[in-house]
Amino acid sequence: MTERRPSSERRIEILEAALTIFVKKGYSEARMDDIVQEIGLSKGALYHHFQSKRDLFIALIEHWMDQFSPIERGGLMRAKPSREIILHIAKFTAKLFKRNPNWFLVEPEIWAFANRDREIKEMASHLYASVLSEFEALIKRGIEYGEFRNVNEGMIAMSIMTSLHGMIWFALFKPNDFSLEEYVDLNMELILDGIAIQN
Amino acid sequence: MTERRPSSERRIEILEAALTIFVKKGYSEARMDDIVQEIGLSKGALYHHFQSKRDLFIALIEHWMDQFSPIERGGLMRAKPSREIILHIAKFTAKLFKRNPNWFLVEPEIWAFANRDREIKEMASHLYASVLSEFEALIKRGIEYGEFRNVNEGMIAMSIMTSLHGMIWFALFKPNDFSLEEYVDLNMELILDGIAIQN
DNA sequence: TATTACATACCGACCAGTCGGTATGTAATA
DNA sequence: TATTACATACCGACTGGTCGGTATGTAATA
Repeated sequence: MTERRPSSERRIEILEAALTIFVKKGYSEARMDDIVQEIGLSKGALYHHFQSKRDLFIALIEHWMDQFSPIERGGLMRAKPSREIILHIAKFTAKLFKRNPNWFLVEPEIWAFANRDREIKEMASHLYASVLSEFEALIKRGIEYGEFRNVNEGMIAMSIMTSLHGMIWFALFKPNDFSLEEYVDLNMELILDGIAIQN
Repeated sequence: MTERRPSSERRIEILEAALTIFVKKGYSEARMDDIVQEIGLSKGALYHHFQSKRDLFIALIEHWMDQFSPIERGGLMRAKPSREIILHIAKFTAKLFKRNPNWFLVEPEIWAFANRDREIKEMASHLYASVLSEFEALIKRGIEYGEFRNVNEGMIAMSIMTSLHGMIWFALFKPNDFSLEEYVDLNMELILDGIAIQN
């Protein structure tokens, strides 16, 4: 028997194993037994903590969303120009990605699932909407402070997000000519210079 | 019994049904019976034309790649500036997308599959490499003709491709604030203006 | 009449989820 | 400080439905 652990800890341990397996094999090909084996636990134990495979996946998404929300922006928001804040977020995201690519590599899996599951689609939509609105606010702020041209902030926000999503493609098909950091930097600068007031 | 058809026609019909089903349910959740039912055929017939589910998926990718290669660039390449050619390709891609989003919505499915299947990964890599090199050539040409700044053409090519991939996210989570065309236009202009020689 | 295009009935591996049970805590009561 | 009572964490053999794939037969076509 494995050592006992409080549910709160064990759940997280399972979620992390699930992330690994879901990324490696994809949701449908992932076996509950694979996940359990990853941490030397039993199937019974897994079903003690999670009701079903889908339930586990939903919990994983929630766990995953938690990882991104506290992208420390507290002190940042004050004095600095929007440009720098956005750049900082982008760099920070790239760093997160480097540290644990799996958090990003599940995304296509979530998309695929969202495509056939209302609840999960709504969860994802919700997350993306909040990310978008955060960028929107930053751009709006930049416009008001005479930093950016009078652009459509919603669309620029989407451009930023799509660029960051490009990292996923990057991780999947690793072009070896250049680095992830270069890619992120260049893309952000293209966007930010593009909407900056010329002088 | 369904009317008989020459294999070449029937194969395509099956591939199109498969595309619909694979997009709707995802590869793993898609049932061979679903595909067959879609066109009122029998399972035996399907297995007469394709050896296995995986084989069908590979054939689908090949069929899918054929849809994109002949993006009529014949006459275009001659006189016009690279900027216009790239814009044209982008607009054309957006048009293709509008006509049949499914061709794009399979992409995440292909990525997911590529992640656990060497052969499919190589197919996809090959396709993306050729798309990238096409854009690269256009940008290089633009640089040589004094149209663009001396940028890293490989990276810009990737930016362009990622932007176009953004359409997929767009289709999945349809933001209703603005149109696909606007999104593509804006993104392309950001990139192209960003690398243009200022004057 | 040989071949191709299809239909139908069937097989069996596979796997999410179940369930009877055990082991380890913990806290109230005697 | 035992003892009882209950709760939580965990085990793993088992099952029932599912679904990719096959075997076999038949009608159309060349």
